Amino acid sequence: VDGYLERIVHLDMDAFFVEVERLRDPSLRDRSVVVGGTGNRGVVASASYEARQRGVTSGMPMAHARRLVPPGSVVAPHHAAYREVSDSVFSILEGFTPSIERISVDEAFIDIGGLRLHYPSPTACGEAMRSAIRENLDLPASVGVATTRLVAKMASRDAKPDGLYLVAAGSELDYLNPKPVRSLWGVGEATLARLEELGIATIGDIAAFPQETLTRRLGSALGGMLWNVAQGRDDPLAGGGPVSHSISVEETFEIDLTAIEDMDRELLGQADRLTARLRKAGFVPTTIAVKVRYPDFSTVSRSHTYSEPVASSAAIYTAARQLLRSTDAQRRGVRLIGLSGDGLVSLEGPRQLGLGDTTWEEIDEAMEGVRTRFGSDAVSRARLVGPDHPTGESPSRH
DNA sequence: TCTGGGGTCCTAGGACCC
DNA sequence: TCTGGGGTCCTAGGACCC
Repeated sequence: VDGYLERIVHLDMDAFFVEVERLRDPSLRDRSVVVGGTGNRGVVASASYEARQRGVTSGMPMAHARRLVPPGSVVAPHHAAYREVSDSVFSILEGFTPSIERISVDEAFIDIGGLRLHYPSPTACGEAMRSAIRENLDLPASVGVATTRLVAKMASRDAKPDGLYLVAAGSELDYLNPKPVRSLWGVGEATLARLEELGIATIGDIAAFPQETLTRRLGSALGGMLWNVAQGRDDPLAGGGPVSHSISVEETFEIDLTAIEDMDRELLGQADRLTARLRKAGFVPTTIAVKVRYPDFSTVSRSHTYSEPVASSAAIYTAARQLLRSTDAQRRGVRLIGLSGDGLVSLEGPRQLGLGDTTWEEIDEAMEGVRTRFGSDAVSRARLVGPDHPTGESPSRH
């Protein structure tokens, strides 16, 4: 079939968290809404277009955003609801084609090559997807259509809000050339500054720049990628989806922690949460890493790789305590502590059980069983409950 | 204004091996 | 006596994305 050259759709939900909150509470419609952490150290996760007009941007400290919007505009996030609605969106897309790559909770690439007999044009196909989401879920979505993932993703940005943008086959370079480098996937604040130093402002400027100088200044991977993209060659977004290499938890505290006992208790809770998530995903980590952010926001990490997977939450906690003590946490205090399991290996695969690990694994399994049947709050450690724990609830419940 | 949480990937130096 | 080159793993930090 002629004229069906643009077969990559990038579908991106508009202000997704905000729009889901509006489904939950219709009084939030047609006004400024900011979703994000409501504590004194929160940031904006999603802002309505009304709030954006007032200057609110994603990632902005909530303390700043609050001053830009009317009182009552800030809403705490409900991630479980976003996940549920996201699943509904993807069910709808599955109804069109199985060739879907889920990028995040609110984004997908869709290869519509197999739908050419069902829709007269790629544009008609993209509009059909937007309509299906609108009619079934009452949610706005924007769509970019192009020959490659990278260009389709940039096009969906141009389609917003609630629109569709097609970059016709053959016009990719004309589309890319005048765009600012910051709009390219992979160019953030730091790379933007370095490109500015080189006198590079647009993607066309990259295309005209000597490749060797670019890779020398930006590194071979990034420099090579950007140069190729600017020539209209490679697509850095092509290829398989992400594979899970690590699972992590972290927490920023409302008030900096200064006592090592409090930090240890935080690590203990994180070890339990991490273990539960690892277990659910069917992995066990070989490397344990602790992340610490000091009060001045400087951040360090310490990791250790073991000869055998670290199977139990008790072993993870023991490792984490040691790693924490190799930082300046006790002396300087911390605003954030994080814990991650890297070098994941499948729980199913053959592996050596450490002597003494077995009982702890059995305890973890038992705790998991209780949580599954009675809810995530049903069982915890004695050390995590009680009057001195920040999030501890009434002990009588336990 | 004062900076979340969960991830991936890259770089660079050092250790170690052949 | 002093020294190659390549490859892989580990660790730490940083950039970036949603």
